[in-house]
Amino acid sequence: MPQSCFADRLGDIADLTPSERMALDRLEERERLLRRNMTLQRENDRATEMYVLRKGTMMSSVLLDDGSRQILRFHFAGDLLAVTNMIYGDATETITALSDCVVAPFDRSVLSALMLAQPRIAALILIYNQIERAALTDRLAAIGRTSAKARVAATLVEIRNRMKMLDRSITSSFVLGLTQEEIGDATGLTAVHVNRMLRQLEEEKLIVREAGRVRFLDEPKLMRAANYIDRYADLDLAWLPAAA
Amino acid sequence: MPQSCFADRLGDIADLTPSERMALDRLEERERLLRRNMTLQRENDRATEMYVLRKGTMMSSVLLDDGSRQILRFHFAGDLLAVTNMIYGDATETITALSDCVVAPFDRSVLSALMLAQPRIAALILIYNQIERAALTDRLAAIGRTSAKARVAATLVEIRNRMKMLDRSITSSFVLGLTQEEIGDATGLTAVHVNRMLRQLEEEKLIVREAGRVRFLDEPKLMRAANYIDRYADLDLAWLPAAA
DNA sequence: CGGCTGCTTGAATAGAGTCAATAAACGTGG
DNA sequence: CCACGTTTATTGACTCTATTCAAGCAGCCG
Repeated sequence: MPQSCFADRLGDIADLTPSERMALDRLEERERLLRRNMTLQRENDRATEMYVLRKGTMMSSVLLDDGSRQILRFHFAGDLLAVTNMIYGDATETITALSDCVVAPFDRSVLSALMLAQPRIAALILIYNQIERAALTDRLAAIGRTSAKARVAATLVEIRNRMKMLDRSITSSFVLGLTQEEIGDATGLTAVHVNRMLRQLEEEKLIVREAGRVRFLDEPKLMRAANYIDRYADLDLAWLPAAA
Repeated sequence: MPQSCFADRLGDIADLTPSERMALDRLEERERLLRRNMTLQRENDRATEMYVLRKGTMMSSVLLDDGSRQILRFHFAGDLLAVTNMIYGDATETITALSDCVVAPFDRSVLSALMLAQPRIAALILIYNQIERAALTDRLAAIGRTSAKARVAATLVEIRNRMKMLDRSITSSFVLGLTQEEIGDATGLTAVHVNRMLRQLEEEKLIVREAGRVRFLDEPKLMRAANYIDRYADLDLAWLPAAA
């Protein structure tokens, strides 16, 4: 079994002791493969497992009763999935693979035992919760108060930034891996309008689209248009006690 | 000093030991009064304190660069405020009093020490994080994919439900305590349009407005119009270890 | 090769925003 | 307790952004 992806993620913000690493390995003892478009869990289904995403890109979404879909969040390697299963018996979100993926399932009791035995890990999990919370409120503000163009731009920037965190070789050109309908469901727009906004971003020479890839032509201007804040940056964790 | 509001809140979902209660009391040793419209912290200001809201109603919001505002969340007694200050040096949100309030400030180092010393409290905090996360994603979906009328209705229902949790005597009639502009900033609408939606809800006999109060006339129908899910209900916490 | 699925574009429509003017409620100081 | 100024609510007319509907096209996979 390769080393724990989640431990790598936590390692980004704090040094882990060997015993902490060993404890984290227990979350990723099993593996499950998912092909693109397969669902890991469906909203309202009974669910008591949680997952570490080891490889690939996924998304969480909800369906509304008029049939429309809202994408809540995109997930990348090292992310914890389905954390709300810890507190609800039924899944609150549908989780779907956007590419071929590998996930490591574990029961919620394993996580609770881990948190009680390793309080420093509990603190690190809380930290990631807060990063996610900030990212989520940014998206809330974007959908509530910014233009369609800004929302589409923000989605492009967010995906690129998160990919870049996992693979430093990615710079201004990358494979988006989303259909226009998926961008629409993430931004609260229709696929048709997403198409028009992408064209507009292209006409304004902020991006080019080339065979499934997106290239940022004028990154500073795009960032301004997107109004995007990287919540994984500028953490201030001086208070976190060092590894024992 | 009266007992800890935050301990009361955690006590809703788990029995606390005397030693846990004592540890929680340390968060609320100091008090600060706020009048309506006073701000507790401003976005981007340096901030290393967090707060327990002991009394009153508050809100978190962000300002966008075109001057518009998005309200992220309403806060009620027992809520932890400014939790993201734990991980960022600068405040991510502006926090404002919607009524006269009492808050208890504490330094983030106090919370981190508490979590490391009392892992079960860390778990309970994580649980509330997840409740908040679910509520936040509900709002994301509402703003992204539901009609103006549904969003306004959802805001009314949410406020009523949270007030009811603190005061069981509140039923179908309550003091909303929000201007139409505030409802608009929470739902991503203009104050003018909020006004029209309220009138429509009134014409459809779902609510009546009477001197600053709102009364629900047809709660089942309103709930359906609002598409609202109470994330404080239906928790499944069997895995949580009992008090030691 | 045929059948999807996803992309593109135009035309018409609808939902929410903007602007503006008035009325009502509230708060403060005299 | 009243007068005045400010904030909040209300309503109409008009505009604009994004949706809907529709049609055609391109690429991909079996």
